[in-house]
Amino acid sequence: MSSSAGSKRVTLKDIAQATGFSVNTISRALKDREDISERTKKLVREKANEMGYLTDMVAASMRSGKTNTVAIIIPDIANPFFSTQLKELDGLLRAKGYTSIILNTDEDGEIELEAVKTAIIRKVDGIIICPTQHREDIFKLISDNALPYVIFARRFPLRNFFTVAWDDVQSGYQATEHLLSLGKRRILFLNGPPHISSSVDRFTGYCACLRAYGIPYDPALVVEADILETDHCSCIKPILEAHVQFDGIFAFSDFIALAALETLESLGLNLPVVGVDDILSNLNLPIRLTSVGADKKHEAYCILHMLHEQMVATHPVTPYMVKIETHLVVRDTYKK
DNA sequence: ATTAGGTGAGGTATAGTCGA
DNA sequence: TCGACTATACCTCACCTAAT
Repeated sequence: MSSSAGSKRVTLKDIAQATGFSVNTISRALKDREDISERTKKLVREKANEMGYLTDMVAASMRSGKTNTVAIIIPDIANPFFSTQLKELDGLLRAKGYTSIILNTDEDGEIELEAVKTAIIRKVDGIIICPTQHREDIFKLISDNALPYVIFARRFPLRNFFTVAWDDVQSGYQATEHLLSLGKRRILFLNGPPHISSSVDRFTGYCACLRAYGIPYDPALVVEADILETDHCSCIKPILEAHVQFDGIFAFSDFIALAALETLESLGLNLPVVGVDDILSNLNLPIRLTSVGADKKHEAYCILHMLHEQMVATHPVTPYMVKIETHLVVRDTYKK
């Protein structure tokens, strides 16, 4: 605890001794309470500053039962989609006086369970989570501990949870429609794993769009890509080796789309690629990629609103879902 | 002697109450 | 109106007591 020999953290008691007031008066003065004179408050604040007083949050939360912290649990901190989302959420939380604790799960259900336990034992006031969708028991743990929570980016279609998620049927439809509008008819879909709702939904959107345009669905054109893979797109190679013909790529995420673009480039192929997440609108990078995005500020606001609603509720609130509208952002690298 | 269970102190901030 | 006193929040740890 001591930063140097003999020194000890300054407490209210120390300020009380130094000023001659009681600990109670010091606490009230620093809290800017009305029943303390301005003269006393000023004196106390100056002394506290001079002595280097910092509030003991552990003691304060012991007293109040609140820690003013919110855990944000995400599957991949290295993915710009999540890091930009984090930035929005952290900013809004800070404005409301909360500190974020970031926990990364690496899409691993066991790590996710540990992350939720960590959040609970650290007595966070709420949890914002993009679930791995490997296990639902974490939500029993959260509800058993009466913790406000919001799921984002993914959804559980068969159960009601507090959820804010993109309309991924729409995003899948929009990405596919863009490629069709370029005259493409054999669209390779590099999808995410099937246990993730956004993979299922984007696939639904992809199929719906093909159907709407009278294009037959070919299962050979839908493959699962590794969503944690960052440097190359190994799933394309076997498709090329199997001589499956395709004239455009719809990737589950911008991460996969960028890897696919690089793979195409290394093979000397010029094909249109569309991703989802629109990470480039939040990153100042000299890269062009057409993508499906959404209003991320609005999304973060919805998440915080839903969380806050549960925090202040005196009666149990029924879980509900907010769907975020998506839109196409055209930034083509493709040359006709 | 060992184990299980109970008790109290320590740490710090703050709400409520009361006297000057 | 101001400030002091008291109780309380609650977790951890050390210590004590009772039961086996």
